[in-house]
Amino acid sequence: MQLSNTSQYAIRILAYITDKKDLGLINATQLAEALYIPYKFLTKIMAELVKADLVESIRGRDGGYKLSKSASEIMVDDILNLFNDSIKDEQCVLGIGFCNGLCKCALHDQWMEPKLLMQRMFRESSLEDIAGVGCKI
Amino acid sequence: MQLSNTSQYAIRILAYITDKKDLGLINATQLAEALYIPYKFLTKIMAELVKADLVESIRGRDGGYKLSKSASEIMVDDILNLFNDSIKDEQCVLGIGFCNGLCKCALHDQWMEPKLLMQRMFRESSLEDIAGVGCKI
DNA sequence: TATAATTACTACTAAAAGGTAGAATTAATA
DNA sequence: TATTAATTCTACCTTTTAGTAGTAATTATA
Ligand code: SF4
Ligand code: SF4
Repeated sequence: MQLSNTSQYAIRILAYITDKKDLGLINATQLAEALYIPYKFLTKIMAELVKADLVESIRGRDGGYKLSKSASEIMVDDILNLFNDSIKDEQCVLGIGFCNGLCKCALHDQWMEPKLLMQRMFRESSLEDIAGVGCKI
Repeated sequence: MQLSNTSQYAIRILAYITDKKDLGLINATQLAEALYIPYKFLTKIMAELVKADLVESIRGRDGGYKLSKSASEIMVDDILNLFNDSIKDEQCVLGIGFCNGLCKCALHDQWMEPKLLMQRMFRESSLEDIAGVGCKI
């Protein structure tokens, strides 16, 4: 019952980039060291973020990464979507998901609320929101 | 962001056994067919449930499974604990978990509520509660 | 133009989760 | 006692996730 390692890394990476965005480009070495993410694994994730156009990369010497759009336009859920970790409306605690209202288990109604709260948390929190507050992780 | 396949199976299995408990023992073949769980995988899970003393098994011809205690005494969270799927208090969305109150990210407070609701749902729902209501999955 | 610092690409390895196969064990009953 | 229907055990296979290695491509600058 938690996000994949990759999604967690990606969120932390983007939050960190957002936080440092006024200092210019930030490179993979800096990210890996600051966030304690294995360098090689991080560069792999970065390539996906670039491909998904959340991040822009500048190659070559003095290169690095920066956000490809404003931090307020990138939602946490956009990141989760990349790694198939977004919570779908029909997702069910027991992996069924298609029981209708007349025929539901006792977890059904109890699951609606936390699910909705998490969906909202991910969909309505932008990088702008999560960076710059508290510790940078 | 969902329970492991194994945990989902285990919950459904136990709910089904609870639901049918007055009809006597139920065997692996019946469970596998009713719940669309691969037979061989199911028997592996059953062995774990027996070892954890949630289920009692009777071997040999006419054998099968039954709950080892009253359905109201087995909580969904007991099942999740077996498969390391229970939600710990310190669990954090970003896999950190040790940030203190002074230094927290913007997801921290938003995460508290769904986490608590899920913990409660799992800890306070017994097999008695989830079986016998609505469809049997 | 050579060098150094950077990202991108390809391919592999390791660990965990999910699933399968077959034989051993147990017990009812014909 | 032989048969049959059940669980248990051991070992393996497959898929997914996590992580690593090496090299190619790119670019600033000395
Ligand atoms: S009733 Fe239960 S099993 Fe069916 S979709 Fe709702 S939560 Fe899932
Ligand atoms: S502040 Fe954020 S990263 Fe730290 S424990 Fe809370 S949710 Fe996790």
